[in-house]
Amino acid sequence: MSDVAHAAGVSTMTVSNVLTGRRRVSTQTRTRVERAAADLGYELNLTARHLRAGRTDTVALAVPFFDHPYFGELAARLARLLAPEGRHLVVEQTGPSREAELAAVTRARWQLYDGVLLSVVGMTAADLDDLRTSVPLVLLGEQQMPARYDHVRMDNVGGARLATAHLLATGARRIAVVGGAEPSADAGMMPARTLGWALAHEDAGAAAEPGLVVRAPADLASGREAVRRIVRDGIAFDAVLAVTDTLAAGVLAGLAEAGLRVPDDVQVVGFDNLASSELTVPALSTVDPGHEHLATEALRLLDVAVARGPGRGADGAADAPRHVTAPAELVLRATTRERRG
Amino acid sequence: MSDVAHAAGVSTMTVSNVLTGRRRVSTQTRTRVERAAADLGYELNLTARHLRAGRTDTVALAVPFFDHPYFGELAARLARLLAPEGRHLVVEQTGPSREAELAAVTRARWQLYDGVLLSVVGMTAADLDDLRTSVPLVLLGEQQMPARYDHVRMDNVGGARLATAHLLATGARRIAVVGGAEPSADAGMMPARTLGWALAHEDAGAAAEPGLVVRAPADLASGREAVRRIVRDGIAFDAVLAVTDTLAAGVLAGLAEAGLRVPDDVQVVGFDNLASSELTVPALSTVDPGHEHLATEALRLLDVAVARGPGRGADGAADAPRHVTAPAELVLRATTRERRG
DNA sequence: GGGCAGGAGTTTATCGATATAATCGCGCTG
DNA sequence: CAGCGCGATTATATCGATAAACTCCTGCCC
Repeated sequence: MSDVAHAAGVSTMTVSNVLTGRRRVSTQTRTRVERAAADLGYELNLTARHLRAGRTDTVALAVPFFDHPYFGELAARLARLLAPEGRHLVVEQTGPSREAELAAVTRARWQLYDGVLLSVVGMTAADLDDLRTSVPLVLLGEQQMPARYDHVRMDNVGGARLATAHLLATGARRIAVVGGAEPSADAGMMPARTLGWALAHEDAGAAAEPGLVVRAPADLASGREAVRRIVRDGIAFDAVLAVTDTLAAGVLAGLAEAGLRVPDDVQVVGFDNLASSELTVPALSTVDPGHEHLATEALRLLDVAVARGPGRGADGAADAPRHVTAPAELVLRATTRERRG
Repeated sequence: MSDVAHAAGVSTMTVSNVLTGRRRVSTQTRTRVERAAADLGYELNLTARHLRAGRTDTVALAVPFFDHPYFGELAARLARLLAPEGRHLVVEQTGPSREAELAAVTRARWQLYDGVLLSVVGMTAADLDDLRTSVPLVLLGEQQMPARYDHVRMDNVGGARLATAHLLATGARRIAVVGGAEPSADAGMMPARTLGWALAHEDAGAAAEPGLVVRAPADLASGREAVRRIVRDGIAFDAVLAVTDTLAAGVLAGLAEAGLRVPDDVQVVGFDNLASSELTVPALSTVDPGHEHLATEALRLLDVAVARGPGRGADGAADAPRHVTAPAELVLRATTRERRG
């Protein structure tokens, strides 16, 4: 910067003022400085600016996996919201296991950003309780989180309940939950969605049979595998609630393999409303967890946290953290039948 | 840091030495310092370190879209390769249009990283020619790039040729190219893959009919739309080469909609070998563009560029840039028939 | 003409860590 | 016992930008 200043015959401070536009500079010197900067191919050093000014105009999204479409879509949505304000999003990976996630979270890397949106999957509330960081933090969580963080969550229970209710209303009687778990409101995404399934049965006065809860890791191959298992075990079912769209895609593959027609023999509903779910065969009915709402709210909370300054994230003296739940919505496509009556 | 130093009764330099382990420190002082740091909840400031030491142990991957599975998978692969060395990957989005991509590229943001892997899509060689940056840069490109950059590319022409050859060998006679374009080796991904299609026909002494080149943007909905269009226009075809797996997924949906059986009536081959392609119905045959090879080579080139120091990226004095082409490979699944004989 | 307002530009200190050179002890040797 | 070597520790300068205070100057009002 001093080179540019020298070339333009001014002080570095003036160069800084020209480049950031923070203070008035006469048109004359401004053009001189701009010319000098262009001639020298000068580029502002963002690291130095960050150190001095404390601002990076960059928000990080920390996700457990890079290669899950859900996170890609989330990142794209956030980037689209930040771009008009001249801010940037970078995506970091926390790690595929709970241990890795924990290790990543402990890292000091987050100081590099104005704020961090942490998408939590494997970590428990207890893990997060230990977490100390001075960086403004907003959790994007599936589950219940320690109260002292700002937190935006999707309505897992409500969404699954909605979907299951629709299946029941269309005549389904034996609804398998692929990716299910022990029903619980605050033990993670799978238990929560399973709870929604159970509650919908209760609402309808129907029995939620535990034998229809099919455990499966949330990846592509498992959905197909789960169907194979149900069929092999001779368990009767006329509908599937897949706890993620990814699992649902596998389920559709498995059903096709087994010669079962969708939605005539078996109805299927997913959860997440991924972009790709519109193009499964048949097009997947699914639960939209309020993506847009979730993204805007997360950024709004983060902005507030950033505005009230860093270093207050962890200590009790900070303002009361906000908790927001995005409303889930049912998206009906071709893997479900029409509601009767 | 000086707080910690004070608490431990040593100088800041000693604290630094303890924390980085760069120099010997007596066990006694080391434990004192570690205790003090822990007590105060001290965290090293990476921004300051970066400014002084010039190293961040962070590599950026800049992609045009966050929400395309191809990039997610690429990021995951790179992160997996970097993790064991204690280095980090962050993903940035350059932008959805050529203009946005160009603007992002011009930004000074890249100084924040030790090096940048730039995944180029919309930009032309001419755009890149203007690009000045002092940061070590490796291009991950579909197409021909200015020679002065290190560059890892996939074999678009060869891969499409391979796939088309297989279709011809299994008896296909009218192979539509969905996402096709004017054949050309250096005008982008679509023209290159279309060229491979044309060359395979030439190899087999068959005619590559221009009427079978179906233009389509590379998104999910377009594949289905393309099939609708071909069918509506009454164009005869017995196979589809989709230039991306994403398009292929749409094509499968379109074929199902049209009542055409795969692979009996129409064979389909994609390109990219996305993880999700294994689970289409039927499972997609596709071209693997040498993902793993591509990722390792890109990092190897970047490491060399980083090692020979920054600031040499753009000027002619640097070592000769390397260009690597990853070998494409055909992955046969259920959307193609067996080769005859 | 004195004084004051305010625009344009400069000086100085600082953000937090680290490379480098200097310093301090202390044991050992000729 | 002077002097040397060497490991441990410290003082200082520095990375590059910017906030804040300060100087200078012009114009204008009373």
